[in-house]
Amino acid sequence: MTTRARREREKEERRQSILQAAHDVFFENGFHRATVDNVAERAEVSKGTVYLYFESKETILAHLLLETLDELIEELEQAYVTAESLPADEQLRRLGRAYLRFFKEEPECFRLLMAMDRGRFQDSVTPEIYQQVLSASLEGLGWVMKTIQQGIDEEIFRCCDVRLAASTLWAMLNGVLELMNHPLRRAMVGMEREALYQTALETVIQGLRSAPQQ
Amino acid sequence: MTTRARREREKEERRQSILQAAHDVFFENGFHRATVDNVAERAEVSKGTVYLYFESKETILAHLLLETLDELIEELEQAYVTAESLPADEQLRRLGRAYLRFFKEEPECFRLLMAMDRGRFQDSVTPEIYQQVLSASLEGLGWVMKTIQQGIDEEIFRCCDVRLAASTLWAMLNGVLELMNHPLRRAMVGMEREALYQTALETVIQGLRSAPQQ
DNA sequence: TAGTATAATGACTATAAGTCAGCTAATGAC
DNA sequence: GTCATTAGCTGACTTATAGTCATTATACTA
Repeated sequence: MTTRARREREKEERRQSILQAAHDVFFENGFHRATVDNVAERAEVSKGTVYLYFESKETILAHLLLETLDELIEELEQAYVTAESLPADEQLRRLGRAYLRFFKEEPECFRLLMAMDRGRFQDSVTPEIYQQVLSASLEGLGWVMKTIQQGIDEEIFRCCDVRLAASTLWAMLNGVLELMNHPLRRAMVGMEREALYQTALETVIQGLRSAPQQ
Repeated sequence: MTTRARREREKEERRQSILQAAHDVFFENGFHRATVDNVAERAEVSKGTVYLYFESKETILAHLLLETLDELIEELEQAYVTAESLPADEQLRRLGRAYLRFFKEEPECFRLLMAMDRGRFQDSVTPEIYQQVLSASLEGLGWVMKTIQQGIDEEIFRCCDVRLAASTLWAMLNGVLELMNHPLRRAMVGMEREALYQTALETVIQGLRSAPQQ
């Protein structure tokens, strides 16, 4: 029965085309300005069909972000693998720059990831997909942890808790990216985007090299 | 003509009572779940009256956040003045802890400040009030800059650009606070809130002590 | 070709922001 | 004290948009 298989494939194609339409619409005008009708129109289906494939506007976004996260994780893995023989601080620099490079392309995507992160969509999305987004970013964190561990082994870094250090680094870079993404505020602070990120990365790396206090 | 004055006062009182009601309603169930009808009901006025005093739901929030920011700036000033004679790194620690203390009370408030920061409300709020929020937080940044400058003068810190360093520190702490505010993600990372913040603060301070790279 | 199952539709409902024509009551001139 | 004026308040209404579901169309099978 080949029909079954074809149908399955067609269904998946439709799903993908809705996702693609959503990607365009969401990232063109921002998620909250985009309407599900817009998405339906772009995908050349009716609104009902959109809801046949996804349970809510937020769920569509969650799936988009999941795909993006997967790409990001790959990039991080790439960066890690390429830099594996370098000293850990340089490795960390590479990871950090890969992270920056990734989100410079689509700032809106970063913003939405952060928004989801903040739990803003927690009640309009199934726990499963929400979990998935969380564990995907945890996977990204894994590469940072690996690098920091290596730094500790090499006695380049002097922090006591790898997970703690990695989470902190990650969160701090997110904070800087957020500032960078805000044109008005950045103008007030009067900084170039790259300079801010660069400084943050170097400061944290230097911080990791030093002995922990407390 | 004493009537005029009294009227003015009454108007201001009503305005404040709407703000108070909005504070309660927004921070109880979260901004996006709260409705303007809820606010009106809580303030014991009609919805029309609310819109007589504020032009949009987001504007009410902006005014609330402005008041909060003013309090925060005072706290930071307090922390700065109290610690003025200490070495700059200890001063910075005090400032950082004051910042943490402030937002531990009302995480929802922090989240909303960040959301506004991100420009999510840019088109539902007059440029003036938006500007005000921005310059208020810039004022807070001032205390950090003062402290870092002092650290450079004392040769405790070795960064080249005060503004850059302060912005970075600020942004990074925001990133950590955001992570801390997310219960699910924090659970996955498996960290205590305080530990994360503490680590971030120490790491950055250590980073500032070290010579700049690049 | 008829019958069935699967997929798609769009008119409809629900909710919540924001508006405005009309109402109420305080004020002050006489 | 009375009444015209005005400032302030009201809530039914409009609009926008997420989400639903009875109906229709299409494709498959026998």
